[in-house]
Amino acid sequence: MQDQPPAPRVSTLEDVALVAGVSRASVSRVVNGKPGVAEHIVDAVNAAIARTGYVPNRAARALVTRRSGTVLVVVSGTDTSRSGPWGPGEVLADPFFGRLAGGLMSSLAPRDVHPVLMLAVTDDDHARVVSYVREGSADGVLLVSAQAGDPLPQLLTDAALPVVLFSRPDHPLALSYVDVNNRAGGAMAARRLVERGCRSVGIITGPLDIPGAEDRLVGFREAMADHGVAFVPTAAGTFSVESGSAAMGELLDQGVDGVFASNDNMAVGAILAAQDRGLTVPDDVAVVGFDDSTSALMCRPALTTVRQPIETMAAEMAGLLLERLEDPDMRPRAAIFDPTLVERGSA
Amino acid sequence: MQDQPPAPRVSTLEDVALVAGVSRASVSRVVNGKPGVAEHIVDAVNAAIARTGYVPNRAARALVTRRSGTVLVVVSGTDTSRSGPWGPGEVLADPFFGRLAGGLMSSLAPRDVHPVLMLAVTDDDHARVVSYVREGSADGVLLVSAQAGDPLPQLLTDAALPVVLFSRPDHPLALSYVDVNNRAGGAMAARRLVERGCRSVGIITGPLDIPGAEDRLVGFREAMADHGVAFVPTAAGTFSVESGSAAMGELLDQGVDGVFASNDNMAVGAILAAQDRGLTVPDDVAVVGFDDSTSALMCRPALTTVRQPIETMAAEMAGLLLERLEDPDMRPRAAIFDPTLVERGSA
DNA sequence: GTCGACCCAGAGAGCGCTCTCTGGCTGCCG
DNA sequence: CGGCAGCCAGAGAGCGCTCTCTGGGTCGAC
Repeated sequence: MQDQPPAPRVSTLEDVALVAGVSRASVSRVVNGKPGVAEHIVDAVNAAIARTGYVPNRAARALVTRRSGTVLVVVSGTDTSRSGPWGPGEVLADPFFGRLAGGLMSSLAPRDVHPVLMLAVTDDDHARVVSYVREGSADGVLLVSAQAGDPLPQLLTDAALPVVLFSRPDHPLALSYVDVNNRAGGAMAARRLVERGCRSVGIITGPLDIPGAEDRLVGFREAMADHGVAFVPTAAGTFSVESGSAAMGELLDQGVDGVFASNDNMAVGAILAAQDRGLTVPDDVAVVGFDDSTSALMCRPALTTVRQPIETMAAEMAGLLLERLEDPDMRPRAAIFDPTLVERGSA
Repeated sequence: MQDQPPAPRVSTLEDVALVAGVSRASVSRVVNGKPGVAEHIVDAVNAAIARTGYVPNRAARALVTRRSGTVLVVVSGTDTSRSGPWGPGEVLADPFFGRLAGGLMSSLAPRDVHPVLMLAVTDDDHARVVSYVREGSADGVLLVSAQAGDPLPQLLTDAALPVVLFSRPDHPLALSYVDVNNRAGGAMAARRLVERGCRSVGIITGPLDIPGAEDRLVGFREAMADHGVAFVPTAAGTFSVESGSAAMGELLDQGVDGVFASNDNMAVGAILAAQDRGLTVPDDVAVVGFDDSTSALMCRPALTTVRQPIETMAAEMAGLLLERLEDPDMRPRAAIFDPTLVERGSA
């Protein structure tokens, strides 16, 4: 019987050390760019690395450094029970999430930190998130929570695990987060609609137990009040396209000629609903969205919308987490970003 | 000066063993559910685990088992240089990717395998992907390549690393992949348009150096030929909404009354372009898409489209990779799925 | 010329786990 | 009642790395 070919064992520090004729420690120093190594040793080691095709083993490194070099990106609170024909991927399919993930990746990648993705819906999932960090598989958590009353932020801070949130938690917690100035955004939408000459404006809100959705409503209302409008017709949505259409129906019945939808998905739904009734956007009814997601360009007229600088916010999220990992005593910090109005055709 | 509080060291196997009054080996056996452990020991260990709040350290386990329990999900060939206002996140924002990621996650999660996400554009990125697996950070690669001539599949097979592709590689390679029967899909679209009574149908293709795009064209053409139509007006797109609009313009100039767009994004673009010209869809011109992504519902009329069972395909991808990890000698396999026609309003 | 200070390479321990191997015990057969 | 097989717990090595600690060598100062 023929022998198995010798296992194609990848080379280790030891191998490199042997080839270079130096000690393991020296190779380690060179690999990690530590100072205080004589030049001829550095050269010898680099040559040996090239010859052996050495790649450091991350598990071994992680074992001793207690750093995995990865972070958990958790999307929490997706109620799969009401997920549509596209299944649990629906959250991920949300253009909003795409921008976020992109921003995260481009600020994580250069620092050689890798994101692992996790969806957290059930209590089991929540436990899994905590375990994953506790077992050292990830150094911290970047959490985007699409749900009110999400227990995860609390769970994570209780376990003293490093975490940064996208958007303000629904009750005060000692953790860092990034958010957009939602009230300012709501006010921008109001101003736009008023300046356009709309006489009767309404708002399609998101789920009001989500702080951001609430803030957009408040900002919008206050700005309308400043313009002398005391009452604003309101219809509640769930941030989905269909809910936007439904809410728009209600508002249209009340005779509005301008609508602020609290996100782009609902704005798209609103436009479709208006057009289904034979109305023209923006002449019969103007629509302003929120987010500036890719869906803003997928409808006619294209959406006028309050843009969140999501990529920048995502980068800041990553930055806050990485900073916290460097300095465990860092005090939690909130980073609030200003929205801008992107003018397209819908209002 | 006051002492630091003792480091809140998480408990290890050793600690559990001490508490349970057994050896490390026994604890390990219990934790991993190995058979042949006396019941009273199992109980003692479980009690000790509960008391100590023990969580196994993954790095240590990975070091000896040479299995990381994670896989790399690589999206390759995103040309960031031509990325739009939404930056590199644009790929991720593609609804198509959302469905894929969702499918992957839901079949990986129950097997306790975690996906880490990576974008690969430059040569550096490609090297990074290979390194990541070679350094043991991931056990294999799930690759979705949005680009023709992507070197990554070749690179990965050359390095004998486990990899599964989404969609057939552009030249034969010894690796497993999943794909949809693109020709059958193209034929479905053709049949639909013909049965609707369209007299002059055209096609908006994707980049033809991508095998799938080519196949959709071929299948479409052949089916049209079967119906006695020898010539099909063609306009090339890039799978983006805008390219769909542009291509639709060309086709409309040639007087088509039915169009097959090779993906949903372009179909949406096509509908918008038609409507911009004052045409009604589907009466003046019918449009069939491909994918059945979430964007199919974001336009009016909603898209009639050739649906890919992406979630199923993603699950199969994961399955093929996991199987390969179990059995290194597994022969590469292709899994081809049948598309279905989803009838909505646009054709 | 001698001693101390300093610098840098190597030796070696140990991170937390798995797994093989050893050895004690039980039980059954002769 | 002795011996052998079988079973199961424990001992211990070792996965590949980092990092402290040691010690040899060099140089400057007295």
